[in-house]
Amino acid sequence: MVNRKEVPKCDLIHIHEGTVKAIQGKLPDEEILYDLADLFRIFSDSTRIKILSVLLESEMCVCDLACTLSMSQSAISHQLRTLKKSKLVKFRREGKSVLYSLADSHVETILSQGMEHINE
Amino acid sequence: MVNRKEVPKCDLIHIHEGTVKAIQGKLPDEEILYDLADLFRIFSDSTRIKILSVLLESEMCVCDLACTLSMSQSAISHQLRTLKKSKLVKFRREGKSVLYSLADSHVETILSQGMEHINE
DNA sequence: AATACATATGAATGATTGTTCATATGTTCA
DNA sequence: TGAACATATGAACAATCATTCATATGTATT
Repeated sequence: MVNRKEVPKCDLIHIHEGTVKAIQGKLPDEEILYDLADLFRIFSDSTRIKILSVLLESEMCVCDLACTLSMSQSAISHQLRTLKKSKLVKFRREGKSVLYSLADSHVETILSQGMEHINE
Repeated sequence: MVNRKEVPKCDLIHIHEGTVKAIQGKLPDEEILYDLADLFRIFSDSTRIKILSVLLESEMCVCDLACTLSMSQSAISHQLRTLKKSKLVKFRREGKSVLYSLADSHVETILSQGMEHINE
């Protein structure tokens, strides 16, 4: 019989408790896992994916992004705000326009790995 | 003045229309971008991220996953269903248990790229 | 066959989120 | 300074989704 004193939420334990604890010890901190989920949530919307795909090709202002994607300026701006918050895009002002571009190369890697997965 | 006949949804065009069209031509098909967003939506929930992180370490049955993550069997099972649908995990029966494991190596790459991004 | 164990699933609910609409902020040019 | 342009933002609404609860399905053991 397995000692279940220290893992009370599980009725049945196949691996022994030591193994459960070893794996729990190997897991990244819960906070990091939340941050990871938050990051991927940014990629989980098709509008944001489209914006990132466009920026992969070229720096662009809000209006042209809206134009290219046939969406409202407001919708694009709201999504750019989200992308800014998570540091996936950066921006610079140029006259009346604000030009957005990708913040770092992880975006490309993450997108291309996703592509590889769905192409299987 | 820029000819705006063919891109009617945009009031102002800074790049010329040809460039907009060139970029639109370079973008992956809209369907693929939707699939990409759908894939990343799977990674956007902390429960699923936790499950994937555990499976990165070891194949495991539903009950032990629930135990390791201190969550209900039902919640874990529902999420495994989602993960199965998107082919991120595979499974095999062994007696009464069903053992889950990662389906391919993209999961690890995607997770580690995400980690790199948030560690900057 | 009956019981206990392990997992799966349908319905319901609370919470989150993307878009729209209206409007505010910031910039340029006359 | 005023007008037009470009972007940002707050509130509201519709839609999506993760969990819970109850229960069904599938497997092993006696």
